[in-house]
Amino acid sequence: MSPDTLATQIKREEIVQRVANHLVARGFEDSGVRALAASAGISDRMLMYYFETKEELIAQALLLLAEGMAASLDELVPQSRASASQIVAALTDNNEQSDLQRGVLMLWFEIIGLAIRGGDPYRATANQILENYEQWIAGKLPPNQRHRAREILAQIEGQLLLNLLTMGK
Amino acid sequence: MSPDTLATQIKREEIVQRVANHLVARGFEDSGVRALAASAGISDRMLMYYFETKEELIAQALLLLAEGMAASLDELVPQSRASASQIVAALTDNNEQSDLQRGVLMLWFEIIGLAIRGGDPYRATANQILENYEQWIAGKLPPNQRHRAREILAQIEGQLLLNLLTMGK
DNA sequence: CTTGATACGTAGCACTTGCTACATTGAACG
DNA sequence: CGTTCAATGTAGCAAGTGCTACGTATCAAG
Repeated sequence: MSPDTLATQIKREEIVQRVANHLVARGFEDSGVRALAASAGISDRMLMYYFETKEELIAQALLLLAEGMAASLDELVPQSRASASQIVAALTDNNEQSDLQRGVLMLWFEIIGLAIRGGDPYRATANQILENYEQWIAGKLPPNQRHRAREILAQIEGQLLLNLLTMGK
Repeated sequence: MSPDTLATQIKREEIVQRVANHLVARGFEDSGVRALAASAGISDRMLMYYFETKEELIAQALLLLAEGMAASLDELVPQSRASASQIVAALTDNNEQSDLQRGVLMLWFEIIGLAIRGGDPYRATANQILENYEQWIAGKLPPNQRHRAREILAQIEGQLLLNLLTMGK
């Protein structure tokens, strides 16, 4: 088990970042401890030195990605008041999507698949992300429309899902 | 490799049915060949006797479920003309959902998670189901509303997703 | 200079995965 | 009666899983 010095904490953060990148790029398939360790530039032995379990590592990587997603939302819809259809359009228009965004979205739906039967840490992460998302939408809407946040969120999720699945013919 | 007699074909169908039940009840986790064989009431050796690969077996089970789902749609919305919101409400109202329906839905979102990176046979199955679904919705709508089928489908998928994830607190 | 903690490598364990080689049974058919 | 072939059991393989035991190099503190 690794100690809790500043040095190891920094190392841990770096590993988490690289593992998050790996997950975005490759998803959960081919993400055994050995593959993750390779992407992090260390041996699998060291991976288990810095993290108690694979699950803990994954949980931290997902958390990091969730924060990143939340931050990027404000870039896509900078105005503080927007109509429902503006929000939906801004988040589902896939012409301008970067590889990174697509990767994160694909990972997102993989997480949902893993979360749906209750599997931790996926379920907790998924619910947290959804909650943040709904809050953010509610904040963008004019006050008398706030109750529609969940419905709009559903529309967005469904649209993204269809976009991703239908892509590549 | 198994022969193609009537007897073995019947046996195969029975196995596929039982495997489909297993998938609905337990999802893709804990669905290795040994677990599937146990649910089918035979040895894993026999599973591979009747089916060339696990993938082929899964593909057939998913196909069976897709047919079942398509059939049950007409039960939920029997009228041939319906408004968009009627359709959405009929398919997302979860107060009346049976365990079977919930199981199938959970499996559906698991399939999506597996399909999203292109994995066969999940991707093909997912797209086929979505296409049928969209057609079915278009058929229910009044002619001047048909172009909205995809949008409505997105709304339904998103709503179901949120329902399932938010359930159980 | 010793001690003790940190940091890291090598090797491997126990288990699960999809799949297979081989042997045997049983029934149908000439 | 003997041959053939479908049907099924026993045993196991090669690869991959998460994880660990054990040894060692490094380096700062006393």
